[in-house]
Amino acid sequence: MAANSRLTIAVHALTWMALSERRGRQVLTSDQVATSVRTNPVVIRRSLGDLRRAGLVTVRHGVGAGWSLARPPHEITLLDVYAAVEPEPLFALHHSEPNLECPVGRGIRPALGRFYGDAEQALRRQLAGASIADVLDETLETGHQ
Amino acid sequence: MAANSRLTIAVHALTWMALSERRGRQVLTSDQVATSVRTNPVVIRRSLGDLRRAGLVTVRHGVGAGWSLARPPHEITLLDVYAAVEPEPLFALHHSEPNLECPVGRGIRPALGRFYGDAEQALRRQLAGASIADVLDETLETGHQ
DNA sequence: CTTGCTGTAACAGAAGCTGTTACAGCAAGC
DNA sequence: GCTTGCTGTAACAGCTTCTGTTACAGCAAG
Repeated sequence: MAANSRLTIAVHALTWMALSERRGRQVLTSDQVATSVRTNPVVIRRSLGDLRRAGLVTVRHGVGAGWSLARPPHEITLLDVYAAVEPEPLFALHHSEPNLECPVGRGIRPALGRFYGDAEQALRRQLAGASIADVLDETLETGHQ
Repeated sequence: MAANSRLTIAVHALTWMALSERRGRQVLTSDQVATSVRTNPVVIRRSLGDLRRAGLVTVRHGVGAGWSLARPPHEITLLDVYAAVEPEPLFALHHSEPNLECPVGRGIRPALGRFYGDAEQALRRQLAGASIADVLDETLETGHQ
C-alpha cells in the first residue's frame, strides 16, 4: 500500500456515474457509489468533494440529494481527475536543505526541480489523452466476459 | 512530506560521486556523501545499497572502503535510478476488491491497470532521456552563480 | 591485529491514508 | 413549518511508510 489509491477511487466513482447517466439515472448518492467501490460513504464524499471543487461534478442537497457529472464523460480527462485529487508534486526534494558549501548541494535543487517538472509533464500529457468515457468503454469490454 | 524523496537522495549521491570522480577522487564514503546531502550516513548507505543491487555503483570494503560509480555518468539515466529506488507502481488500485455485481466494479481494475501502465510508461520514457551527467551539468550551471 | 568503513537490524517520531462514528446543515416535499 | 434523507466535515483509531538515529557484526587493507 505504498502508493495511494485516490485516483482509483475518484475514477471509479466518475465511471460509475457515467454509466448510471447513460442508463437514465442522473443523480447518485455517496451511499450508492460506495456500494460499487466497496468502501465507506464518507470516503466517497471526500473524493467527490475534491472533484466538486475542481468543477467536475455537481451536488444537490436536501431530499433527493446526490451527485451528477458536471460535463459529459468524454470531456473529463484523467488529467482533470489527477489534478483534482493529487495536489502534491510527484517527487519531493530534500527534507532539509543540502550543504550549500558543496557545489552539488548548491545547485541541485533547482536542477532537479526542472527534471522533475519535465517528467511530471510527460505523465500529465499521457493522462490528458484518456477520458472517463474511454475508461467506461474499456471497463465494460472487460466486464462483459 | 507526501511524496518521498528517495529519488532525490539517490540522484544527489550519484551526482556528487560524478563530480568527485571528475576531480580525481574515485572513492567516496557514505559519510562524505551524507555531508553534502545533509542527512545521516545510514540513509545514504540504504540508498546506495539499492543502487548497488541495480548495478549502478560498486562498493569496496575494508580500510579505504567506499563507493564508486559502476558506469560513466552519462550512461546512468534517471530511469535507471528511479527503477532502482522505486519498486512500487505509481498508482495503487483499490485496497479491497470492488463490488463484482456492478459492471463497473467487475471490469475497472484491468482497465485502470492499462491506463496506469501507459501513464507510467510516459514518465519512464521522459526519465530515460536524462542522465546523471546532465544533472551534474545543470547543477553546476545553477550553483556557479 | 588494528582500523575504518559497510551492511543491517531495531527503534522512535512524524505523517499520511483508509475506514469509521458522530453530528450539524441544507432543501425538497408533504 | 416539519419531516426526511442526504451532504459536509470534524475527530479518532489502526495501519503503514519514511526519515533519522543508535548499535553492532563483518570485512579487507596494511
